[in-house]
Amino acid sequence: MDKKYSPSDIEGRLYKKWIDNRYFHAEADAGKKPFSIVMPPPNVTGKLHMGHALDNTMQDIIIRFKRMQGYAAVWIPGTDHASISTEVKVINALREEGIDKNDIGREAFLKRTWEWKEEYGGTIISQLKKIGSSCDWERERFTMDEGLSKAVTKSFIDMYEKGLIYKGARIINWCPVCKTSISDAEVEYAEKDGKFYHIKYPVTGEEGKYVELATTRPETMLGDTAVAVNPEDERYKDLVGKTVRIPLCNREIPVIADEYVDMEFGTGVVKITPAHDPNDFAVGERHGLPQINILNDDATINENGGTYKGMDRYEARKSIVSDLEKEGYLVGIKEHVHNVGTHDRCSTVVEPMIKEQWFVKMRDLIKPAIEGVKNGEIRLIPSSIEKTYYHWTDNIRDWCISRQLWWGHRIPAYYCESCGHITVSDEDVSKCPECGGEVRQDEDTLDTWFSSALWPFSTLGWPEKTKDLEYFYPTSVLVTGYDILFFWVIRMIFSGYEHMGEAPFKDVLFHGLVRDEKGRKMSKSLGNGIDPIDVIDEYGADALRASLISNTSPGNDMRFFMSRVEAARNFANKIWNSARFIMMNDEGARINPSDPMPDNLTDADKWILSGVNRLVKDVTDNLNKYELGIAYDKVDAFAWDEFCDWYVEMVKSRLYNENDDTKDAAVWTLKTVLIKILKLLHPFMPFVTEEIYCAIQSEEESVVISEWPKYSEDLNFPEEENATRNIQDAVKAVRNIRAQKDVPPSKKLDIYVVTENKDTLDIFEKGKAFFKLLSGAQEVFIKSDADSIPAQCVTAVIENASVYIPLSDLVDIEQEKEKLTLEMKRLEGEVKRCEGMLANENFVAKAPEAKINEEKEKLEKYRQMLENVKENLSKI
RNA sequence: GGGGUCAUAGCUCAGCUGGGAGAGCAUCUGCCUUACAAGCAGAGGGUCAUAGGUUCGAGCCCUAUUGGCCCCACCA
Repeated sequence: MDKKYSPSDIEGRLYKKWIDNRYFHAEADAGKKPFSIVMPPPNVTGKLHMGHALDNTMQDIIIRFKRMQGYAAVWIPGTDHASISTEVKVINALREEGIDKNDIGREAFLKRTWEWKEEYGGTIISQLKKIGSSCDWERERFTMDEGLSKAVTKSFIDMYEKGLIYKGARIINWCPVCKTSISDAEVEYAEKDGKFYHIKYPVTGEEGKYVELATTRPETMLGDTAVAVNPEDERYKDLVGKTVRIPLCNREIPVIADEYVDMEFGTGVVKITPAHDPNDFAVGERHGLPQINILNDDATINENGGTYKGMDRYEARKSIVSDLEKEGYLVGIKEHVHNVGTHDRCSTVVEPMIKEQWFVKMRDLIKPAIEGVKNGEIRLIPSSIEKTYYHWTDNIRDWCISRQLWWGHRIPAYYCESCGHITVSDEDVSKCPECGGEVRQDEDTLDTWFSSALWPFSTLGWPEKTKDLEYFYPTSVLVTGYDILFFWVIRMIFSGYEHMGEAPFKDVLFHGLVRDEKGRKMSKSLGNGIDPIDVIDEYGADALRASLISNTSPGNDMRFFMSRVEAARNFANKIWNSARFIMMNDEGARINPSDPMPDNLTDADKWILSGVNRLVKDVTDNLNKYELGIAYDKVDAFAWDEFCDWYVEMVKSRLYNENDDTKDAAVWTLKTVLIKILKLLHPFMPFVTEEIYCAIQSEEESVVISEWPKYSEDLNFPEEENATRNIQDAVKAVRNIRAQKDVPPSKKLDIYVVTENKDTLDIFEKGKAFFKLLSGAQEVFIKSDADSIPAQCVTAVIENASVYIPLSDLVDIEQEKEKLTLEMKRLEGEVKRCEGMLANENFVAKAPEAKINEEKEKLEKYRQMLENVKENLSKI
């Protein structure tokens, strides 16, 4: 071990060691319990961001913990999936070369995308490795490889045959820039300033009579096929059944009555455009209205728009408004803020359109997914997510899965040119099985999330019945951000039930978003993103990981502070130095952790052993409950405050004393405790713990594959813990006096400890050496009465004892009196509080016995201390 | 409109099934004490948003209110 802790020097080397030794590889093993995680598929062509880093760290902590606990724990990566963003990137790259994707055709486009992926591919994996990801990269699968394509096709065909997938003309969200349909979940609503156009439609055959209505999208009037009013609306009752004329295009359309219309809103009259509005579509279906599509795929007006044909939707809007005004049909324009649906990938305003698309019928599919969470087969953590989950599942609509893209799984449906029969098959179909006619395959590909939904089993080999699938499915836990609940989590759940007959995972651990210091989302446009790799280069992966976990809780957003990374790095450094200290005191590495427990352990040794034993229990419990932040913080606090700041200081008196026969016991304890700390800390800080572990002991080759420490009743030493705490209190009392009186540590003092209690006297006799060292004493006198101590002392009262320091020149009688009086009042208050509680009949009757006993003990302690304070006060 | 969530020290946040308020950073005071100045010792700082309720006991549970964030739906 180097003198200086330098993460950059150790991290790469250790990762290579782990990979070379295949520590991350787990096989199906009858003797071991399985534990599996499927990793969310990050985009190979993308760049690692803090969200990935957080995902990855949490997963890695869990998987390392489980491996050390003896599970066959596997963490299966997927590295990429079909996605609109990849396609858009390639389209843009081609565009820069002056090429349109349609010019080169599908084959060439896909080839180009693959090449491009080769170029950038692996970027994100190498970055994840830098974080310390113990993912089993050998199992790496790419969604669009042959095997997984098979899974996607199989899933599609199975569901098609069951009638769960159908093709139909429905209203869908259309992105005019990406030129593809998108699902409801991909639409993001943004508040935008818009205008409310009030227009009047003339009533047919009644000169001068109009109905007034309002719209935010006047261009859609070209596709109007009705005007609707509420059936209860007295104002318009006589109009129902008549017709009105659409201005500008002079088409006659009926006035219908439908509950959908809100009488209170606007004029109570709504124009109905079934082809371009989901609600209007529904109204149109109820009333058998024709659907007139007025838009091309690029959102220009098509031939149904008459003179407006060829104009962009917004151009047409302007033009129509000015024409309406010219012809006197425009009543007015009002400013209106409304929510506009945009595509989450490109922020283009989506247009609802009627298109022939493939859909997944959700009504029955979602039922087991609801049931699975309700009956606890699947646990969502934190549980508050459940409400959001049910809200979505209860209002589910059919899922549009076809995309007009090329980079994805092509839909395995073939249409017969002559008889129109649809064949769905996993083999290339060349002739129509019905009539032998020519067939052509559907041009569309499947939604990204259709294949991602299959990950928990497709990455394990489904539809083949592999060993892995049998052993590792259902997987154990899914770790992901809450923002992806609808896209991915829910779809994995119903897909798992549908294809495997079982939930895809048992637990879902959600984390929040990582924000910048000001609480803003990290984004490219704001330029406030922090590159995890830069952080690692500066502070190390261990520090980054710990900073993402420390002081956080599941499901809540967190802000990223460099100062936290620094704090974590400092902690790693602290551990590093404590290890160096131990090694310096164990020349020739004589002591091994597997050596039997020495029989001459001191109270201090037992105190720290007892403490680390309890820590093992706590941290294991916390990790089992996915309380990662709490677990880490406990290890941090124990290692730094208890182990480094107290225990290491306590043993120095023994280590520096040649004649002390408990020296080996101290080294044994130091090693034993540090090794336990290293193991508990390893999931959080894999690199630094590995480096130290290998340096400090030679019995095992790696902490990665070492055994997780176990809690043991035999290592509980409550009496020794109390004894040690007693001396610590005395040390603190002396330090306090020093600070108050401005006595520097270099000035050695005579210190008297006076106790009437035989046990306490014994405790201090045994702990005299380290008490002397830690309090900076010249000499420590332990007395059973205060008779022989010098006059003119500064005093302090601790449990069962008083501390006296002769500081004749510094003693200020008045100050002493004041101090003791204050202490007396405090203790009187404590006594009163305890007495009050114990005098409360309800408390004594209803509180648990342990709590009552605790209060009784406290009362006794405070009474005794109070007595001491009073006595000291009386002597002044 | 529906739902969720948060409100705790100057800042950012923890606080597990209700049993005497914690961390990191920042501030102040001493220390280069032979593992560590990326450190050590000490200190200050909180009517846990407000008002009720349940309970022997509430930061935690319930109700209402106020303010912030998020999600869903979307009245054309």
